[in-house]
Amino acid sequence: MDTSLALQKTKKHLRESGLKLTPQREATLLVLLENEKDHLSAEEVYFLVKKKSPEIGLATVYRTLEILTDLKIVDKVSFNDGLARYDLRKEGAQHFHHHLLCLECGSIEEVEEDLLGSVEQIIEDNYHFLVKDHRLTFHGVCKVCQAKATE
Amino acid sequence: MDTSLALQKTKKHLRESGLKLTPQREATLLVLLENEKDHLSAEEVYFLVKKKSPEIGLATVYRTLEILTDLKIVDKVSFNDGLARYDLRKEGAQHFHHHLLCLECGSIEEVEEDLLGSVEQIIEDNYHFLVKDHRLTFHGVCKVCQAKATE
DNA sequence: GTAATTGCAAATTCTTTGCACGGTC
DNA sequence: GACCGTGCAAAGAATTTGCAATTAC
Repeated sequence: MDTSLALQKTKKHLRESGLKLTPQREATLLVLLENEKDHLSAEEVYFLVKKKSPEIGLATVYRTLEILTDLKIVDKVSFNDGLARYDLRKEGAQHFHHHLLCLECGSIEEVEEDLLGSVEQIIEDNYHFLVKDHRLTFHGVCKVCQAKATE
Repeated sequence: MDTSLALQKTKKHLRESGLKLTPQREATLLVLLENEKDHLSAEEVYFLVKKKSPEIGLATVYRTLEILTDLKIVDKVSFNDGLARYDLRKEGAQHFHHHLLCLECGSIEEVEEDLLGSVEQIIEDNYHFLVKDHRLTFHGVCKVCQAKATE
């Protein structure tokens, strides 16, 4: 939400890794903040950043997104459509949020609730696997498309 | 497990869609059955099929895997390494199984337990989303790598 | 027989890399 | 001035497509 706060935090984060907050990186982060609810591909980020900074190159966007992923500021996700999408990590979220992918219209809804606490416990207990993160996507039919189907 | 039964079922399945069971398709399916526990990429399937039928082309493997995915005989999954992997659907399984991806060694373990029943109920109730399938992968450290770390 | 299928090579799509130039402390 | 970062163009990797020849049913 607080854009300038997010920028400050990222700047600090970058510095700690010996990196700079360049205008290109700032513009990219702003685009991600402004489109928090979307799941933009690298190319989509590129086009949006280009509106602010027309001189930016696609390679820079890729490089920036990789850095932001390493810093765990964004998460790289893939919905089986063969291209990577980038999703801003919610401030202070303990766990990565989940997604509802509609098979009819392709929309993606986010689910912020944790829901997996007890499941992770089972995984750690029964499989002796140390859980660090997760990716959970439900495939199905969204509210809107269900309504359409019964028309 | 029962290979010839699986072949018969697939043949019927193909016929119902007006498709043929060619030697190439049979060889591809056999490779998937023989490597049920792996998560082969298209290229890996191609090399394994080539051992049986050296004349097969990579494009045919891609086309076959797409058909098998459409018929829901295999599931196409992606573990953020930028290439698609194909996972045989367990006979009679109500739900797609889950995965444990080790961030240290890259190994993938399968979890057959359902675990998501109550979570799906919450999604349907609270989000009015009709769940058809899911993809759940835990990222973390496997048993073996944990042991290595404490050496 | 005929519509489906194949192998090959070329084309596409997404992403990464090499490199010379520009900016920063 | 060393080093990081950039844009561009070329390279690379994964996947798809066009097409003439072949095959399953």
